[in-house]
Amino acid sequence: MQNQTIPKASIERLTLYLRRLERLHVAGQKTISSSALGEALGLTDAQVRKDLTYFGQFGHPGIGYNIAELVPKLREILGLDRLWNVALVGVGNLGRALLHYKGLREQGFEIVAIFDQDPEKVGDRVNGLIVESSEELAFTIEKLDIELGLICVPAEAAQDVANALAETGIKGILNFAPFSIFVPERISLCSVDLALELEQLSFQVIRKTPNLEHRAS
Amino acid sequence: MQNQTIPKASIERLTLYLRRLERLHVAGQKTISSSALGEALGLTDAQVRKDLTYFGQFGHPGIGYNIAELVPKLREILGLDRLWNVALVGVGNLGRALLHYKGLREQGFEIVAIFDQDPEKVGDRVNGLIVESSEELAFTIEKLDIELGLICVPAEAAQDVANALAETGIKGILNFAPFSIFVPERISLCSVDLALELEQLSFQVIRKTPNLEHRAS
DNA sequence: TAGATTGTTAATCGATTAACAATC
DNA sequence: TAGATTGTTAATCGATTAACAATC
Repeated sequence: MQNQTIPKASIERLTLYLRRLERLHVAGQKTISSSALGEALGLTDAQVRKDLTYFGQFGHPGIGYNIAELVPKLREILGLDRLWNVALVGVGNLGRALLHYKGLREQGFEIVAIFDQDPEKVGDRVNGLIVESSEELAFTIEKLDIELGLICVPAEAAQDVANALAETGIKGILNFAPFSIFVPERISLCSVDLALELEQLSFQVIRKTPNLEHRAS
Repeated sequence: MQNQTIPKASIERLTLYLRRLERLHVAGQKTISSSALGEALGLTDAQVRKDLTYFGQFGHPGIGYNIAELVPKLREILGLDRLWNVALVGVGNLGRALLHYKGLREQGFEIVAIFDQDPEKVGDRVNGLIVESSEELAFTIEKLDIELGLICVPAEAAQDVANALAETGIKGILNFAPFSIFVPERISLCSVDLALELEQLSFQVIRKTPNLEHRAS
């Protein structure tokens, strides 16, 4: 299709649109206007239409968007019309939580192999999977056709794990470690940073209530 | 100070600067230039300087930034020079993982009360805390001087929990539920959305390798 | 038809980058 | 002094919003 640059923020909103539309679909609603969809998400109608037109013309003037029609289109655009095999590296608290988190599988992301550097953990069974040594990374990733990797190790180890993953055929990495890692151009990278978000929140709270007394460290 | 609007992205980078500087500080480094700091994080020198000058003049021309001097300034700006009492609502897998995650307390965020709607869970002890009924929210939040709340319930319940929190004196909410919630103006809101990030990643992977065969849903 | 709503262009707004005088 | 590096202005780039003809 066209080769405009699509704002990263538009893709994020695509996910929000899809979720909302899926709920409405289940609830039996047939169509929705850009303004109604935007309102549910705190966005403007123009924003919704603009985001969607990066990927095609899905709407019907005078009517709105056909929900049953749009849902599969968005799923396809986002790559959710397929199953992704995922590797998880770092079986600590966060790693375990992700292993138990059902939301991932529901969206088509299945953790099929787990790794840890700690010899104490290797061989343990967690949620039906056996913890493998990090040395097995390349072998298992190829064997199980794994395309995505989750980095759930401490900050100090994150870049090393990224490097190890980069030597395999992995295509995308989601980094949960509070550390800015670098990966080769060909690998996609996203990150989730819990502490960062809490810090954004504390900043916002302070700024909103500047009369809050707080002591110097 | 000045009343320019500070880009949200700048605040996020402030957190990254702080982390990096704290490591360098521990490692004994005394000063750093904007270009060196930027390089470590994949940013330009101009960006680093611009971000910092929203909050003051911290650098020394010809020398760079004094790390020991800048770290406490950033901690103060971000509100990390104090302790925050935090409530966690929803003691599922994700909630439990956050309870065990040491990174939060290290940054000054302490979970001091946990709530769940499920009568089966109320009274359970998790990581030293007793699960309280959601009805206790307002009472406990006031009693323990809690300012921040973490929403770790399923999407369906997220807005209800947000509403309940909004009736207490809570100042900020970090929402982990995959649902766009609304809160009153006076409450700050951030969110962490695991599934959304994975979906961004799958989108990116697909776009980078457009020859990837994938079947329709 | 009248009313609703799209897709798209142009206008606005905001964020990043380049450049450089001032400073150590 | 010469070299390094800041803070800041102006230029560029990118994203959002407003407006409206086209369409159902």
